[in-house]
Amino acid sequence: MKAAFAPTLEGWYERHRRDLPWRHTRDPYRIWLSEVILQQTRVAQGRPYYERFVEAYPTVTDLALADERELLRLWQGLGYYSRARNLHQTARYITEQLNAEFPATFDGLLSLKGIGVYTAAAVASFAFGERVPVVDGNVYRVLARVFGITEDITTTGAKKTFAKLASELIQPASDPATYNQAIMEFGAIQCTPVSPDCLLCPLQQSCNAYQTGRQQRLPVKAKKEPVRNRYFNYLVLRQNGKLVMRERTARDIWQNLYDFWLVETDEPITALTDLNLPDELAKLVQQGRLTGNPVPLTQLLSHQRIRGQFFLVDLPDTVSMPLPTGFGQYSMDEINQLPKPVLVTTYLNEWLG
DNA sequence: AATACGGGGGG
DNA sequence: CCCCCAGTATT
Repeated sequence: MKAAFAPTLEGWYERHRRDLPWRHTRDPYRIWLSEVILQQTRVAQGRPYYERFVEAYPTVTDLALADERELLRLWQGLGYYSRARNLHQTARYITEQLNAEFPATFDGLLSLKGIGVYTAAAVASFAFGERVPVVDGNVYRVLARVFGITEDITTTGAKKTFAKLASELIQPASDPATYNQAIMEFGAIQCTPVSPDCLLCPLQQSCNAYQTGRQQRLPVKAKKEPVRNRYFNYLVLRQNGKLVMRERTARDIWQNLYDFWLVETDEPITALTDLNLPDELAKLVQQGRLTGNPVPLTQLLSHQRIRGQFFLVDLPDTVSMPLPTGFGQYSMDEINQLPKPVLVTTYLNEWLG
């Protein structure tokens, strides 16, 4: 299967490749320039920038001598402006320290500022013909699908898996540069992130994802939802050994589990009086007394960090309890039978067990 | 290992 | 409108 992979891809490339300006040169400067512009950027957006840059700075020395403000102005709208600054810095370094001569190897290129593994491989292969695989987002996607790799591509382990596979796949290629172009172009045009054109795909028969109907699911990518901090301030009302609890019904975490009266805040609070309680409840609390210090407990979810704080308030047996809707009084035996968030269970076990 | 860096395209 | 996009440097 691996032996048939590269020839098929290259055949496809021959028929479908787009005519792009940086594909007409082997000048490492222009290839480098195009690759940096194309980092995190779609071809349609980057192309006019490439043409303007080549026009304004035809050689690495021209770029080295460029006025930084003018360079940044040309870059305007592309984003990630450190790319432009690194471009400038590296152009000066090459001009001044390397006699305007580009390093001709992957390792030499990798040592330059703004050139990482992907760009070093691209320039080494496209400009110098080095047999080193490019591994960009397109390649992750194509390989994940064709070989049915389900590793999360954002992990270090997966990066090694893909790099190793890519390295094996490029070995039999008759022309490493064309192979690299082919697999990236294939990812960009045929094996697209959304609605890949599987019905007309030359790899259909050998594609693991297509054969198992998983092309929409691959590659696996962890969502990078930022961890949200939430502060759950719980009022734990106790009377006659019973606790006031309710079932969580909102469209939120812990649906259908039981917890206490909850006051959620965006920032930590320290005192019981910081809890914004409805009048009825506040009156009730006034008749009782806070037992011990508030108990802080944290629970880490995949995308939320819940910082719980439990305020235990004991009420005299004599006061009657007009409870808010949905709340009830539960004995410890009953509570044991209720489904509860780990955070609540931990609190109960450690402080009320 | 996690985070910051920008803007555009697509559903 | 929100979701997605995946290279490099820095912490």
